[in-house]
Amino acid sequence: MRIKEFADLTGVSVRTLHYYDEIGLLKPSSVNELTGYRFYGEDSLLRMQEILFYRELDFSLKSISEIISSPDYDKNKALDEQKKLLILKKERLKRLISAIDTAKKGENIMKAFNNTEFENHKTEVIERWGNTDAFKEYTEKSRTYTKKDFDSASEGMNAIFGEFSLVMKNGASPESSEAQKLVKRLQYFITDNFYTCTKEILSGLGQMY
Amino acid sequence: MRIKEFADLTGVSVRTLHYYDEIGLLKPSSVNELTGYRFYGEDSLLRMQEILFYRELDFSLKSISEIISSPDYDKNKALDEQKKLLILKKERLKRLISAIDTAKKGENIMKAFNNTEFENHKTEVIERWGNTDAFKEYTEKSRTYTKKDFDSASEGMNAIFGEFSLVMKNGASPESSEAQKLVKRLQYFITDNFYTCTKEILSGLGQMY
DNA sequence: ATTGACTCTGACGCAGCGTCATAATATATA
DNA sequence: TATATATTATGACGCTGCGTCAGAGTCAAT
Repeated sequence: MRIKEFADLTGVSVRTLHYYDEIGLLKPSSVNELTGYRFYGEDSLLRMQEILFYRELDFSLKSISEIISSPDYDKNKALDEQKKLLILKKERLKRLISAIDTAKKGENIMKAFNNTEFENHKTEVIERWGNTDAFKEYTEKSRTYTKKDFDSASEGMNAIFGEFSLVMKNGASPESSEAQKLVKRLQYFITDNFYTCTKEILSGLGQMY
Repeated sequence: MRIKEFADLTGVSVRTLHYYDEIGLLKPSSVNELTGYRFYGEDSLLRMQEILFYRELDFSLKSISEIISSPDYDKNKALDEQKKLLILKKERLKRLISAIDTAKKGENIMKAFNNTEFENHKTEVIERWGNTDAFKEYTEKSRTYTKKDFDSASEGMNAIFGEFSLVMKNGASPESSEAQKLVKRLQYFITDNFYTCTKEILSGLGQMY
């Protein structure tokens, strides 16, 4: 199909497709030698779907290019990073919204502005935002560590779950000290490997067993 | 005061002040005729505070200019408008964040299911998971976890582990379909709630059970 | 008089296209 | 078949809010 049909189909502008071709993000399936007309096919459509998906998630076109071009790119980690960024943005917006309320209440502008919490958060956000390079560096580094983490983490999980099932099979109750020990070890393990696991969850587990 | 002192005081760059002068947003109190040096005074400071306030709220510099330049501009209305915008942005971010969760869940599940290699590892207990420092660090990081997440997450963990222990107590083997189901649910749960859980760990779990 | 810290005015660069401008090409109609 | 209309191409400037040079002048201290 020609460019306009493809543009209408995918919901982007012709200019956008020109641009994506220009930066090498999405090249047409073929180009007419004489006229220079671009033709897009099924493959273009699939690639475009992926591009649009990541674009919706506010990935930069450069990042999208990296993600869908290189097969060994860790998409999950990229998504994690992006999610963190989005959460920070969302938190910031929350702050700003309440700041507006504060301002409208007729309070002193300076008061809202000097709010230490607000300031702290701002610097925090700035730190996280100004890190496009840091982000790249991190993803680079994390890629090399992935294998190592994988080995130790899966080994650890295997170990704990294996013991757990052995203990249970031998007739121990969940309240037994054996089971409790294992749950604690699982807590530590989760803490170590899934650090977003909250202390509340852990205490909930502790109460349970 | 001269430009650098003013810049340091207000926390913006010299370039920014040049730019604000250029677009007429914030002109210096006076300019040395001979040298062209800009001088900023108290009035500049006040105006700058207001500028920074609205800038924090994501107003465009053009809007800020209109707001603080024209006295009959309805500031309250502008704030309301901006608040609506920010809320929309926030809602959008929320949707994107959950979209990431969905996407990641899909990928993880696929990864886990696609891993047909069944490898029974000899389980060995590694004591170093019980690292106390890591635990402390983690509790620091997890402070921002919301109450709601806490409730649902700990509840879910409790439910799954409770079922797990019940099944085991009734003499089921770890290879039984009962246990396998639970492990799968745990995978979903972890994927859902501990988003840093890596796909490698999940596939490790999948291998185990 | 020299040094070093500031300051000035351009001017280019960034992302992700929108928006002309100009020219060629494809398709439908009179 | 001539013509009108729709679509295509390339190229270039514009937009936001500055960052980041470059080249040159200024100020205060040694």
